[in-house]
Amino acid sequence: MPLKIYNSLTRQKEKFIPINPPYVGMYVCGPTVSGESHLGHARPYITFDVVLRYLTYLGYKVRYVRNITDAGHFEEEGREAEDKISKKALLEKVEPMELVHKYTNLFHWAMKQFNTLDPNIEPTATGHIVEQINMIEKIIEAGFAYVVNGSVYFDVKKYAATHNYGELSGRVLDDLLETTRALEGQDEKRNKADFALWKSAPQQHIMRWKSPWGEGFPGWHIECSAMATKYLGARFDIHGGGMDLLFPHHESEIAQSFICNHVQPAKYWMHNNMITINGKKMGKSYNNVIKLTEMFSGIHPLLTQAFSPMTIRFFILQTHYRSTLDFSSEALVAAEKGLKRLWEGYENLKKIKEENFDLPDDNDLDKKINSLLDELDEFMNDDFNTAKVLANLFEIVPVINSIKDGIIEKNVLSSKTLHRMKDALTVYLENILGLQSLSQNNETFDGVMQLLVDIRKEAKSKKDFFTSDKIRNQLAELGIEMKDEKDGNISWNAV
RNA sequence: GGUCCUGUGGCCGAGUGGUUAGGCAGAGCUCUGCAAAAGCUUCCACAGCGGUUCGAAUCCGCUCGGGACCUCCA
Repeated sequence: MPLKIYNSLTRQKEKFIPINPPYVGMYVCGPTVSGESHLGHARPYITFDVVLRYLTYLGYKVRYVRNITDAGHFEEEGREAEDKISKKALLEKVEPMELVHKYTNLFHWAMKQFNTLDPNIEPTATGHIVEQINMIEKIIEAGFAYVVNGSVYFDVKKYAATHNYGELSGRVLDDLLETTRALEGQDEKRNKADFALWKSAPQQHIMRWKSPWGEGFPGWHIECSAMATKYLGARFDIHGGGMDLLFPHHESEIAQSFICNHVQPAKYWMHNNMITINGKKMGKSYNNVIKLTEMFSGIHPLLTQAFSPMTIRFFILQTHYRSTLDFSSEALVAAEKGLKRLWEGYENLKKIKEENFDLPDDNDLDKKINSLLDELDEFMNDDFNTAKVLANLFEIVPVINSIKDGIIEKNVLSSKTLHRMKDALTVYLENILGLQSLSQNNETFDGVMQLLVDIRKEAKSKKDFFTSDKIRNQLAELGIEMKDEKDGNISWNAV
């Protein structure tokens, strides 16, 4: 079964056929670095990280572009036009660019914690003002934008007369003309549904650039169109982002690009669903965000403990990316325990020696494992169903543990299958799902622990349980778990 | 108000019309110096009502509930 991707544009799963195989261009809307990233932001970047990893696994050469929005947007309707970033900067008494730099670094740090791969290109909005202006000029020339008082607006009604405005989001223009609420500058627009391509900057506005229409700053949606076109071409393979960007952001991107490049910019539009908290979308406007730094530290009223980045990554991958995912501390605890179990199984598997080279791989156990492994690609090919992949991996864990503990005889499983199992788990857990061990150790620490293991072994062999228990109990207080294995060895892990 | 999505066991969640999803939690057993872990077994389910069908969590209708977007938003 070939890879199928749910395309938001056609509202169905479609076979993935790149425009220029083996090359794949993927654009994902990146963060606005006017504040700290929260749990909800983690989802698209982890989701599309897995998309990137899987496409790479399939042999595609992916150019992954993810922007940094460092030029402001409007903050709230009804207020004076304010650049989000310069506004916050005033409050914090720093330069806008200082703020941008700070939150960009913080974002990069968080992405590193999540073990996401870097985009090939990470363009900034402020670094592409020229491209955005050029694009706006093209739209004006084509007659689909008009200038009013130094601002430029896209003429949605005119566009809709000859193009399908709303094809992505399912909006109907007539409805939009009625329901769009009053934004600043509304009286400048010909129609309510029109959106700004360029905004004239009020005097107090710090972030401003010269343009043919006077000093100002780029509008809501033009940056993504300009940068995607520059680095991926007029038409590229995948455009991703959160579902909340579907309208008006992505719909408007399509309109802009259509006028400039005369094609639908992306072949496949992918949208991840939201993370909810008590059933409500996590977002600034709901005042219910948990920042990533708070997740990692556990310092937040809704958190019972700290959660590692890998726990969060695993938590997100346990759900299909198009479903909402409901956050709770309890669910995170469950995810943490699950990941620990899965990873220990994986570590145990690596230690099992391949011995039965002559054994055929057609007994029941071999068949069961091979079929579980066969399904992994099928699940991923079915619109990246990581939840099912994880379920299968969990089904393999008891088999691994049983072999390790001698419950399943070692001479039952063929070397061929065992080898395949090791390869597949490494590829899937590490390369595709991008998971890592919860515990991070170093050589010195490992050496010290080995010493304690040796001392405890000696004590046990002398039936000096006082000493052996002391070692185990005191380590437990430090968060290190020591376990006696069935084969007489002692294992440990630090959480 | 408009458009769309959704309702699965104590919790999180996957589900292509007929088979145990999976994880966490609970119960029992085995193993064990003790413990933990592990293994085995097990309890708990498809919002409600009706329809289609030999058969529905899965399709259709209605009712009730939840959510997203329509405004910057992952």
